[in-house]
Amino acid sequence: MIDELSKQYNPKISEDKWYKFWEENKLFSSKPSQDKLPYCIVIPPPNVTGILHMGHALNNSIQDILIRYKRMQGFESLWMPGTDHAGIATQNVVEKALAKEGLKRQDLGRQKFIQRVWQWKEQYGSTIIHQLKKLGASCDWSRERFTMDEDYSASVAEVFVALYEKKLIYQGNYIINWCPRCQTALSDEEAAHAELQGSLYYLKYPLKNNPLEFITVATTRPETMLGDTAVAVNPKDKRYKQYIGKTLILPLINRQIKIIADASVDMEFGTGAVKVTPAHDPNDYVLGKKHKLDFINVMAPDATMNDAAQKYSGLDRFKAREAILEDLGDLGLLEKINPHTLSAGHCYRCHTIVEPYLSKQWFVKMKPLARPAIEAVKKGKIKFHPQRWTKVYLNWMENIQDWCISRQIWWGHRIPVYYCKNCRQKNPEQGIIVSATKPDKCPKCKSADLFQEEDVLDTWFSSWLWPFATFYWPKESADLKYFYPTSTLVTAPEIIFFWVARMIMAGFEFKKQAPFKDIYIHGTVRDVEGKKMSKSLGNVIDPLEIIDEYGADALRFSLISITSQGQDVYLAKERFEQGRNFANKIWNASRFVLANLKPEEVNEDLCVFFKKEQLDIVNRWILSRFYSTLDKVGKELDGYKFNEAANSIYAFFWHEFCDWYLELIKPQINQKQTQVVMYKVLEKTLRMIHPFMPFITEEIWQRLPQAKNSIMQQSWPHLQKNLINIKNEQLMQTAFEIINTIRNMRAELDVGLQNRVNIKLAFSDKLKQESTQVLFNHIKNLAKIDSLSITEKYTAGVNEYVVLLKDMHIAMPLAGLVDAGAQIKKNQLKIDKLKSEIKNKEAMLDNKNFTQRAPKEIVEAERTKLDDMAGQIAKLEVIINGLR
RNA sequence: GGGCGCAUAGCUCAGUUGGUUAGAGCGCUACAUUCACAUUGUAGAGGCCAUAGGUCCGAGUCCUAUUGCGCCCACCA
Repeated sequence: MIDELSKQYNPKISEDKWYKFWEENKLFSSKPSQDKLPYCIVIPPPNVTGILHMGHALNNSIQDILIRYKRMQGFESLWMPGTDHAGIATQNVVEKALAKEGLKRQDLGRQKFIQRVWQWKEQYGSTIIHQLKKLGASCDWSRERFTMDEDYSASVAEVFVALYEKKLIYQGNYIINWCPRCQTALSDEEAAHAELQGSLYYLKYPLKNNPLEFITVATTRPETMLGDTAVAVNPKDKRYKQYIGKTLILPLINRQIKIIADASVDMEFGTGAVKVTPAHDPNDYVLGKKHKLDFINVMAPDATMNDAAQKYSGLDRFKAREAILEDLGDLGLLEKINPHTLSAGHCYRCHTIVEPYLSKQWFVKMKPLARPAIEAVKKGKIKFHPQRWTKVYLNWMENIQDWCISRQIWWGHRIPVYYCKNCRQKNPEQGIIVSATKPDKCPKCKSADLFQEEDVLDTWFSSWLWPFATFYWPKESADLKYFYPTSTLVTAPEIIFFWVARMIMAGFEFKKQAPFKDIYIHGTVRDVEGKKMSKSLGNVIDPLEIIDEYGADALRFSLISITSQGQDVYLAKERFEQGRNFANKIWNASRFVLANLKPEEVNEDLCVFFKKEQLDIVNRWILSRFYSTLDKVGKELDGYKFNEAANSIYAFFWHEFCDWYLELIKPQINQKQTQVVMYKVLEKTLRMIHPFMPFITEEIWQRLPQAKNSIMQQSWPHLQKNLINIKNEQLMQTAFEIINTIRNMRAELDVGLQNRVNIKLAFSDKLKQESTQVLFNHIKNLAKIDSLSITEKYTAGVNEYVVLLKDMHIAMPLAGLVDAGAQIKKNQLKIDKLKSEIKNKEAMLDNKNFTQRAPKEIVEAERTKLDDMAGQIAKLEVIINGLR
């Protein structure tokens, strides 16, 4: 069977097969268990519109590693999957599809449009789920949730009502970020600021009393001047003191506006006089409230000018800007235009420049919610990994602003607010009924003429409940009790504010407990030049293509091995070759072991076997190295150092198990002890690799003679510290150096294999004590030498070579085979270097500060190092003499 | 304007609380090749650890300043 295995690992044959096998055997499912501890991760729900990109691939690989690791460790391990309805994003996608039919959402009407979105969701919404499966994600798919599921929506409504009743939700007229294209309000986080090249326009406003005298104001958005209701100056500003309280004539509109004084005006900027447009600028809004100015809205929701803009009515905001500038120019009221870089908010979905816009919206009061969430992080109940994100989080939380949660779109959770027509006719501020379900009649006037709020909730208003709403909160289910609070959240830095912070707040508000204990923030995946990967830049590396070309295991392993501690990942496609090559190495090493395995020989428990059998040095060594690696990998995984864990595994498997161990045992492969150790180490290593590379490890696992079930059901290898032997490891390390030195020497001297070579080893005491005939044989074998002898002196006879330990790079061939002069010079340099180092070390060892403060092992190490160096000098001197 | 991060081999990056001779992958050079694997093996070259000070017996690692990048937040109209 083994012989049939191809020389190369073929992920295409394995991946879908084993994924199906796992799913069919329900190996991902998890439920409350009495004798196991829970370990739970909730997935950051990808948008239903999403397609898998490298960010997802990284994010979900990490989660899968954690989940599989914990599962093998014996935790009841649950990875809760699902998708997010992604209000604006999804609505945009469906609107685009409609546009192709020449339709707008208004043509369908609200109900039909929402039906269309659901249809779309049925058809395409699980794309990303299928892609996650390709990646190997071991989510419990039977629990898959969607933020618009019926009971999930019920949770959302519940939360709205609860917060409203606590007076933490209010409605009000404020300047919000308005996307004219999506025609909805956006939260501050959704309006990402970006620099753009604009101009600063200097406009002259004439005084009413003296039309020949002007106050010049500077603005970046001249079209808003139509809504100006004042000009403000700093009261300390001598230039304008005399004008305070006087009246200006607003050009084009001929409105009379006052000059007011306010300390918030920066005298340095522009002219020191600022036009005040309370309905179109957040600062001006504050000024307007403070000075009781009029609020004049000059724009329609689509950012065309409205009737208040008089002759400019109907023009788009930027067209209006041009027209106004032209008209002002004609009137001689445009003083100058200076280039000016400014930062403006852009809609995070369609990148349209957002307009600060006065409108009535719903808000959540955040300060009271933030308090326990700040506390929990400060007290370490919730930990960020890496730690530095703690500061970022706290900084935002301590300056938190109220959250605008209403959106003027159709796709989403409709706000559970009902209005009584009757009551509102009497008083527009009255007749508000907040209720999770539609009330029959107005509790006040008993009228049945009710209508629901048109707006829907911000997408994140449902996502922030994810850690418990997925368990059907507010029902107190057994699942919720068992799995909440969850264990770890794995996510990207850009959604700390959007999502992570708000989940923590919701957790404390509604569950009185933090939603998770650890937060692992990984880096952003960028291209080689450090740019964010995006479709428009065309620098995207598609994970599915990588899976197709290199395999999912290769993708996972490569991604993980370059993700250090939340640093951003600069990714080049070649990076995946490393993962593919590693998979292939695992494949071939396993193929070798299996081909040489006598299944009846390996039916032994390693511990029992180890006791009755005296293992030789090589077998002892690989066991020691395996357990050292296992220990290290475990610690690294527990500390969220995924790249280090991956690299530890890689180094062990490739450079120790394959490069040395499998080579060393070839002559003794039929030996009983070698059979047992070779098999056991491979088998345990596969288990250790499984969380990282699930498919290939399963494929090989299934071919092991003792294989039972799935590798997923195996336990994480038990750490046997008694088998770790550092001295043995060091000894072997020395042996490897000897072998390499000899090999190197042979190559340098161009000694053919048939030529007789005798090697004398000049040993340090340590090696002599521990050396065994077995080790000698290994050295002879691998270095292909005929005889090996020990000498105390550093001399060699004819046709013999001396290898000096602890100074491996000097091999001294006799009979003038190398340039003696160069060798002498080289060695003399080394002696000089060593001498100066010895001087330093001696000074150090004389210093009481060092000998008292430094750990004993280190002092000891320094001492032996000093001795070694002295010994080396002696050897080098002998060599130099020999060469002369 | 505030905050955070980064600067180590040609390239991309590791380097745990300061402590043996600063590492890996890729790339490069030479050699090897029926013996698990060319998606391979062995060896080699290549580092004033950004700069300048400081603390310490000892600094890539800690402190201060400087320079150059990157990111996040913020209402300079």
